[in-house]
Amino acid sequence: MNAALHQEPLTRSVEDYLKVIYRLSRNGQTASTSDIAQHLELTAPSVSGMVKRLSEQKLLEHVPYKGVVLTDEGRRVALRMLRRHRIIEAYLVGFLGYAWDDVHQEAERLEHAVSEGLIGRMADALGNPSHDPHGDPIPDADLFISELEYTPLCEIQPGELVQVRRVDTSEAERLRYIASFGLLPGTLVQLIDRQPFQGPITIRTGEHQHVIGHEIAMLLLCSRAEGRP
Amino acid sequence: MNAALHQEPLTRSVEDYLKVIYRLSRNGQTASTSDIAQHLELTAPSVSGMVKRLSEQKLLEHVPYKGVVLTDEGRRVALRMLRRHRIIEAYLVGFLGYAWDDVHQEAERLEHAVSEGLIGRMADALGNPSHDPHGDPIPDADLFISELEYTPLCEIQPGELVQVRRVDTSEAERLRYIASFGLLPGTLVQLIDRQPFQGPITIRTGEHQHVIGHEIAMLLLCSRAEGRP
DNA sequence: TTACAAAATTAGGCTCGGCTAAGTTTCTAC
DNA sequence: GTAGAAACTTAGCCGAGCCTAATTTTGTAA
Repeated sequence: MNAALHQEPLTRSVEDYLKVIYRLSRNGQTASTSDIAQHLELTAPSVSGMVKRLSEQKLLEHVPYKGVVLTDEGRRVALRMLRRHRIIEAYLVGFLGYAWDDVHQEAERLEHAVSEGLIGRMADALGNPSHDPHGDPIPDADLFISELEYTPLCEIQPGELVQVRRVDTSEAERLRYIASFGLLPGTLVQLIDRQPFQGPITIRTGEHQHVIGHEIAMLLLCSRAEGRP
Repeated sequence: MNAALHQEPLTRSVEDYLKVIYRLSRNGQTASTSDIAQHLELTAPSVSGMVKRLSEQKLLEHVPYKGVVLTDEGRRVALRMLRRHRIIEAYLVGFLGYAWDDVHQEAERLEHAVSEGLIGRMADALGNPSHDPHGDPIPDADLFISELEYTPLCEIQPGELVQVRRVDTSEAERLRYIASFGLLPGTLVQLIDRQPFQGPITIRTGEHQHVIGHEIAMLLLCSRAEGRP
């Protein structure tokens, strides 16, 4: 009721800042200037400047030398972008023949240009999905998002049977590599062996057995599964 | 082969200027500063400034106090935008349930954000159409466009049988009004009566007879038709 | 032809969102 | 506790793209 009052349209830059800050502070931490700068590929002074402006617009709160946290309004914007991004990704994969490793860039630009109405139509066409092709949860039209806690594959004990739920990267090369093992969200995986010191991890999916590195295993967020692989 | 060399990404503003200049100079005229300003809803000095920059970028040629004409490169950009805009409109109407009077705004923003690849996929999904929902020709992937000369309905003689080919407006209200008479591209229309001094025009489409004003009749671009209404 | 109006440009200023260089503050290690 | 490193902010600059006000050029009409 009171959220739609001040509607100066936000710039692409502002939307990108808020998205990154949301991601960095999701775990309850504050987001640091240098982290924001790194993720946006900007210099720290640029971030300092923008943070000041966003703080004046009441989109975030800034404690100098400490970090920033989004306000409710800022979080709302970030969640709107998240919803747009993920629905666009799902739509491109579902209706326009895109591969899951190929949608990120496209969505990254489109999310700033689509209207709320178009997002609604895409979501309807998809049957209002709760997750995008990478398993990331999609905020609903009221921006409610259900972030479940999953366990990275690299922390699963040998013998355990798990289901891949999310693949936590948007890098095309990694996504392609992961897809080449069939490790899409939904896949059942049994952990066979795990070497110490970030060592290789042996898994079984269906008939096949694979050895993957620690770095990749970190990206595969899993839940304990019932049933057989 | 040699067109893809200098690829500084163009800004949204630049793309909009080139689109408008293309439209204004399509008839072989030069585009005037004030016409450009009016169509972009900017002031004349703003246009003067941008024209200088575009001229330095070799996207157009400017004769001070006379007007501007696009270079081949500038025309290429404009045609690319035209293709994007019209394919997006066709896709929104064809696949996402948009009404033809409702797609312009959406396309106006999306055209700056879509990749060439996405446009190709949309075009493929549509079967590479030659015209958009308003009957406007869509440049093909090589940016070839076939602009046929049509006659506005207001210049048709009584008794003549014509076919509506293009509806030359993007204003939603006018489009809805025109659609309410069923005057979509493809419709056969017989001209019954035409009053002088920009007076009303009586037409018959199928069983129905309508009287429309001169202003609307100007927007209905027609070709002489064979067959019966 | 000349005077005035219309059109276009130049001058100068503003915001946004980047940058580098130069301080400040905070953290860490001894 | 203090020195140095790391993180952050401030100062000051820049270009894009808009603006208003002032000036110049062009077109027109007496």
